[in-house]
Amino acid sequence: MDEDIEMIGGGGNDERMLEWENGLPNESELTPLSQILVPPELTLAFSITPEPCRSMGDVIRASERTILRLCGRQDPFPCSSSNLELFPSRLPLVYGEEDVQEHELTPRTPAMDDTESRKIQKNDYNEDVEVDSSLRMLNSSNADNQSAGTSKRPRLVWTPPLHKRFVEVVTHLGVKNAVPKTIMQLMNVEGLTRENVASHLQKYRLYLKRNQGEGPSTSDNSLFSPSILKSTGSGRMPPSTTQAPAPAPPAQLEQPPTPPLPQMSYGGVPLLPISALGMGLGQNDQVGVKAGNSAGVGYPGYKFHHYNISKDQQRDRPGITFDSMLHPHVSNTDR
DNA sequence: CGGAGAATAT
DNA sequence: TATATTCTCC
Repeated sequence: MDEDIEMIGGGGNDERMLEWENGLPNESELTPLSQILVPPELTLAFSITPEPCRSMGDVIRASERTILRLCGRQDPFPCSSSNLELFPSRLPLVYGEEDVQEHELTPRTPAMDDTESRKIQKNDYNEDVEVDSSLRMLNSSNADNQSAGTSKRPRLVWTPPLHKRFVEVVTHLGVKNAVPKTIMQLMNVEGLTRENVASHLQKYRLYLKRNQGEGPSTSDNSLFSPSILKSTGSGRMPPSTTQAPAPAPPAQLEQPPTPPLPQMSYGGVPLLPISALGMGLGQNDQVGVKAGNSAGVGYPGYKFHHYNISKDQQRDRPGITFDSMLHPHVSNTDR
């Protein structure tokens, strides 16, 4: 969005601004910032941190901040100054059992670069802050082990947002053409390695195989459940490569006594399909975590945000392409 | 020789 | 179980 703003107001000055302001919804047409987006019942039911109550003062400060930013000046009201965190940047991350709960606010991860850089992937903007930051954490945190190049990156946790991205990419590529390297590249997630993807892909395929033919099982709340792909704040899935995970190649002969559907646990916490929040998700993998903007769903050390994999690609684009993902802002020469 | 995918390890 | 690592084969 910043981009949009800059594009519009960028080359302009005050006059221009007045100009483009014409046509914009007026006050009465806009949803008041003070309006609660997530009903109390839901925040309670899903342990969501309720949105802070915004006062008029908050709104005004936010406006001023925005204006000043557009004018290229300093932000007189650092976000933290008020409870108005429009863009909570980072959130706690949790790695497997150790729950490293750090609030990384710095964009970069200076720490391990050298030794780990090999695997560092592209980074760049991406409002996919969540996915991004969580992985970034994977690289940085553990200040202890990166000392002598013997660092081991913490095991990756496939959080729903991350998995979602994964599935979107796989889906777009077509399950048959989706291979680790390509997936990794298209996902464009910093720190994600081919190995990470390969491993997950193996599991994903297993999942698809097991569910061949069968429609979404109502009891399938696993991370792999299609429900997790449904409406997620950021947008909908392009109809393109279809969202149905498996075109199911040759119907496997085997389909014995219907083995139990693969269920994944999520830190032992049976996550509910938070469809109401546009977060289909069930129990699933372990925690990992991430944080992003907007309301976060609270799971054990877990936060969700808007996951705009592609505000450009996804959205009403027929043949969605992952162009932008293919052109990471950061050179993608690594690996 | 890199990489995909399966097998195995943790 | 979920993810990582190793092993095979292409």
